[in-house]
Amino acid sequence: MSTLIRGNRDLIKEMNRSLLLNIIRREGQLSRKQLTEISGLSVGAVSGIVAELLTNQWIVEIGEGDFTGGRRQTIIRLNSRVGYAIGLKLMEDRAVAAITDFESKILEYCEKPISSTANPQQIVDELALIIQTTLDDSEIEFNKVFGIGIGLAGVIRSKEGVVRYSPFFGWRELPLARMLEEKLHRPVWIDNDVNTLTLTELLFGAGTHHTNFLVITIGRGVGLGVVINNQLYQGINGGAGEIGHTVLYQKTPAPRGSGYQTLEDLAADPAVVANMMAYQPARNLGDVVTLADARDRNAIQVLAESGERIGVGLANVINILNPELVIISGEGTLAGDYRLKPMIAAIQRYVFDGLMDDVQIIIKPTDDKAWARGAASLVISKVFESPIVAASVNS
Amino acid sequence: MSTLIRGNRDLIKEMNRSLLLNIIRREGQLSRKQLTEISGLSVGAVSGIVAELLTNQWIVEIGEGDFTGGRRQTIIRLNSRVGYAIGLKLMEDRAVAAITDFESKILEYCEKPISSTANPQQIVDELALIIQTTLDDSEIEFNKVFGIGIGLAGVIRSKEGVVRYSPFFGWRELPLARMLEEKLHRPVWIDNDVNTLTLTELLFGAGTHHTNFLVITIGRGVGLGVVINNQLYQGINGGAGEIGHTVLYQKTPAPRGSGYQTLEDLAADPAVVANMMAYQPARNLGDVVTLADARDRNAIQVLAESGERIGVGLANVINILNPELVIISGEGTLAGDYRLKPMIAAIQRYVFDGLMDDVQIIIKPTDDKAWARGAASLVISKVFESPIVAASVNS
DNA sequence: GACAACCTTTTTTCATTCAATGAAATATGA
DNA sequence: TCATATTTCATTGAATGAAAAAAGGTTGTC
Repeated sequence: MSTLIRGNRDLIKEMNRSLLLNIIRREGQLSRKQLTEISGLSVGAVSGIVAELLTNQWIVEIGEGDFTGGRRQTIIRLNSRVGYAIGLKLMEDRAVAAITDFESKILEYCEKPISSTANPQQIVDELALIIQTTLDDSEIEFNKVFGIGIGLAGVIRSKEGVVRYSPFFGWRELPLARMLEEKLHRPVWIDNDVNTLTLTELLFGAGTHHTNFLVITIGRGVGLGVVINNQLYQGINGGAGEIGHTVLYQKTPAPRGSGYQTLEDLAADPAVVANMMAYQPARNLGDVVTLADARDRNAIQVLAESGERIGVGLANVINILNPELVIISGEGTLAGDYRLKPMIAAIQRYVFDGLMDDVQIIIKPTDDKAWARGAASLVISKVFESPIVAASVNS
Repeated sequence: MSTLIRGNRDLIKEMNRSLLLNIIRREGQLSRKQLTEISGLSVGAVSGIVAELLTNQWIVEIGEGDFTGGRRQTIIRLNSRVGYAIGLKLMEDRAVAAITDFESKILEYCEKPISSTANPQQIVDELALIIQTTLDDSEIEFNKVFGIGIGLAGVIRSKEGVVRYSPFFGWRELPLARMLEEKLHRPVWIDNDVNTLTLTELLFGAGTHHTNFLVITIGRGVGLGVVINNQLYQGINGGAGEIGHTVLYQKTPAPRGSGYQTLEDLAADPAVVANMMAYQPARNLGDVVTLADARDRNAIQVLAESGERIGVGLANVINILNPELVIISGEGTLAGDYRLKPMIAAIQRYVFDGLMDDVQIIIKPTDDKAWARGAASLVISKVFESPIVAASVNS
């Protein structure tokens, strides 16, 4: 059971260590005094734990605070170079890798084509190669790398490190994490790509000070990351957040003759391009946006329709989860207000009554680097994970 | 932060006390030996805590286990009469009240009409009266009642005890819990009625051994209760689970000229009756079911359509939350397979790929007593609440 | 059949450990 | 000297785990 955990002295120790470490991470820099106030721990406990964190180089003293009438506060902050994380985003045709420090700052970045027809072991080999290349370029010692995080589209059983289903590669039940671990002899975690992006927001982004929020990504598909009680929600088998496969809309003809289509079929970038093609040629979303910029009414209409539909899908999720923040993200945001304005209008129209007052909406464009950084956050999230969460995951 | 909590000795004590109490509740009856094994605590710790629970009469020894070669195990179980809970379900035209023991067994039940046009204070007075009547009938001392739980439709900020919005009574931001507390001088908790039903399932029903599940109620409206990580999820402001207000379907004419309608408008019991009326008179869902029983094709069609639409709405939620169990409940289940079969078919059709393998579906009819019992569970849930949850709620 | 010695298992007891606590001492800088 | 921040340290108390005690059946003896 999640919140029914055996307590003992060791757990307390870990809880408080994790508590202080996370407060320091969230606040950026502060003094022992402030830590005492924020954490609620006694001055003695804070003093002891901080001393230990200093010894282990998790944190560093960076100077003194302002004079307030007595002894100055010693300011401490995270030692962002206590370790490093490697993040890998695996896409249909390429993989991108980033090495970040523990504050999610990208120190090295690398991109490489991947053949989606290769077999899993070949791809694992290629991933190992990319990691090696990136490491060599960075001159960071591999043993200071805490672990490797991989983000990819699909249904991922993160806890077990298994790709339950990957649409691009056609994988089912592939133990990707273990395969790469065996090659690299270092911990590997995998998760759905949208979830990794969500973790970045939770740890370092707009979600830092929110307990319940959503990240929706618009691009080739439509994805959703769900944070509940300060934790990424994965679902019972890694399948949470399949907003792209929600069905929405009556339209004929529809697949399977049902009168319904999925949000992804209706409103993701490929749908926008396909709808545009009914009027004139367009290769990708950029083309449609260019046309819209040139005041092409059809392009504007097509983008607005996509936005409106995603807005309806998102409004439904907001009605179910009543979050306090929604972060709109993904490559599809480059369509800008053509798509976002109708989307937000639809959200406002269809969210039930007062629930709209609760929710703040933020737009956050995403590129390959952001995805790689997200994958690295997966590693960092393990470092900062609360022992209570760790305990309940293993129960 | 939910899972970052200050730890100290007191918390350990409470955690382990709560852990044992909840194991005993879940398992029904067991020995200290088994408690040691299940909890992972040391024999000494279990012995001490059990002794304390016995002293405080939370548990009782009920006999000895089978002979297994040595000293027999002493079997203990919850003392269901250590205290009582009063549950109240408030409806448009009436209120029902139940007194239950701590195992959710109804000991006394009472029903009374309510005037929805009365002002809030009058209704609070009436509620107090119902509680008093029920208590008098039961001969249970009021000071052995741990608290009062109220379930009602609408958006409820449970933590603050405030009715954010009640459609039936037109209340907004009404501090209902405080009002009744002032009259009764005993703790009052309130929550959305579907949430109270969900708590019953979590504590005593099909959800006892599940960590992530949904309860959908079909009736005058369509409601949803969400359990995540063994905890009822309320949303940031009590607004979670508004599945009835998700929009789904293109149909003309629709309100606000949008081409969309809410699930509730389309598929709840009143919609079924309204749709039936297009063919012939029907006063309520029962009439429609009677017609269906008489092989009226229109009635069958109307019920199937409702089921299918709810199924689509539910499939969408399953795609988002990937639960392991869905409990279908509410008065609307009395329409039986006419509605449920198309509903389940729709769920199976629209849930994304393998996610359907994870989810078990249970039908659970509901009557007034079940609602009252649910409201009482709200009280019991507070009794058994993990101190970690309690700590994070207050942070 | 009565009774003691023995065996197995469960439960309690108790010395030990160690993290938080909070008061007192110390450090720091104006 | 003063105000504030930080460290030190005796105290507390919950879990731990080993040892003791309890409980109840079995076996052996007379």
